[in-house]
Amino acid sequence: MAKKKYTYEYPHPAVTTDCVIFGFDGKDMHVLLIERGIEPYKGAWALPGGFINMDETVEQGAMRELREETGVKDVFLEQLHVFSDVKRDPRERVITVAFYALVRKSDYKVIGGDDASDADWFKWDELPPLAFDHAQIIKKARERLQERLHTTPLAFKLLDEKFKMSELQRLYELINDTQYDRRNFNRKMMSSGVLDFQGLNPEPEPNRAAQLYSFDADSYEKEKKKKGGRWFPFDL
Amino acid sequence: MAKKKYTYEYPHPAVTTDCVIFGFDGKDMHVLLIERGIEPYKGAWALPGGFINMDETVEQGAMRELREETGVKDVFLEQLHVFSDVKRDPRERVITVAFYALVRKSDYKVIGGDDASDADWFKWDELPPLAFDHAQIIKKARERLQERLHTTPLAFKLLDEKFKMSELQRLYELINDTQYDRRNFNRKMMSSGVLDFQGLNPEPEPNRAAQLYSFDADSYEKEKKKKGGRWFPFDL
DNA sequence: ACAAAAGTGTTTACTTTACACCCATGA
DNA sequence: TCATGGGTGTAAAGTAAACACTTTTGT
Repeated sequence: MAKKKYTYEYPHPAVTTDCVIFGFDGKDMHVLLIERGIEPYKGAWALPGGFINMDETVEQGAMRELREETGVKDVFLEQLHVFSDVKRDPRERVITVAFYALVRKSDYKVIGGDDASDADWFKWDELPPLAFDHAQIIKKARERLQERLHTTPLAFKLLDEKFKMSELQRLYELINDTQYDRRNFNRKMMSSGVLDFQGLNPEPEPNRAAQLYSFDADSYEKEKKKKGGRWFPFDL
Repeated sequence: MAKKKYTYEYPHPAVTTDCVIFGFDGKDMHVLLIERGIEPYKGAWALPGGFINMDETVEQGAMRELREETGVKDVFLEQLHVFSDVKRDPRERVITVAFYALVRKSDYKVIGGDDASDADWFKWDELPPLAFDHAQIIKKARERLQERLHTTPLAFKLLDEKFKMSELQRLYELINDTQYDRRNFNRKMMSSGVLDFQGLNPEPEPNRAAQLYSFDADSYEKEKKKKGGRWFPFDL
């Protein structure tokens, strides 16, 4: 054991970050978990995360741990909530700043890093038992995702560059746990003016080829400004 | 100076809470600030807050500091954001968990506690120079307040038990920085079904007596359930 | 041929917006 | 009597919701 050498006048908690990484594959929503290589909860699945360094913000710490443990980088990352139950970690007083991140799952088919013994995607309704209070953190992240979907074009961070309208609809239905009429959904999305047509899907499929679209961030910003900064094109 | 006696194997940041307390008096929105009695920023105005104890959550710490420094208690308190710039406090590495709170300003006309040399309300557009990054925290709190107003019946935490429709409208206009038509606003609020009529305002005024209303939390919960858990009656 | 997913319009109901005059009270 | 804030309705425009048949392609 290393020598204890950092001393303070008053007790300080340890501060960690944890990341709920959502990935969508066109069909199901997944969460990226790592298998813990050390005690406590050795062998259990957990959210990627770890202790912050003294020369980085919590955002920087979260991104660093994410990269180290799962190889995920350059993603949309947003603060979720601070979890600070006094006994949430059996080792010492640990306060965690939870984040959530949105990635294109297809970008991270191969995953794993140096700290974690293993990392893998799990369907968000078929999660294994989780270490610490991580189940609670994921629950909160799902709620937040739903809230934010109404006010921000989050969905496109989860989809590939070009996507089918049916994938976008599926995503909205998953996150909001509801169903939409295909024709109404399509019309509403198109009327927002932020989707660019990208031609027919060249992939052969056992049915009619779907039209592909991409999200136009510039048009989105323009439209948002036009409507006075508050615009909810995705409130379905 | 007390002896430094808390020792850790790795460096730990200090963790504080800070509270943005909004108070509405029927006319203007205010923020509650304390005058710092100690260095750094001695004599400057700051948000109430302080270091957390090892046996309390950040929520408990925030409520404790609030009570100690301003006498404010039993209020709606919600996590806002973690501010963790490496140099945000000149003394040592301090990470702060910011909260915002909503109170009826009339409940806290007299304020002040033991830690702070003074505490006072300031109109939110006429704030004095602030300690640390507290101006930034207040900015974020205002944004959050605006976002949440659309999805939660926050407004009623700021109003007295019985309120005039014009006060409610004024509050919405302040928070959203916009103007509404009196008749349309009135109709929309009433159609939500969560306002109880409470008779005419008995206070003598130099004009026609206004009708008073109260917020009916039970009806709100019922209506919310009826509409499938997602209902935005206050999205104006 | 059939199974599977995709494309496409219209009608009706509801919601939102714009807009102006009279009323009650205290000074 | 006047200044101030409060009460109230309607018409037009826009948005949302409900609804079904045809097309394409691979097996």
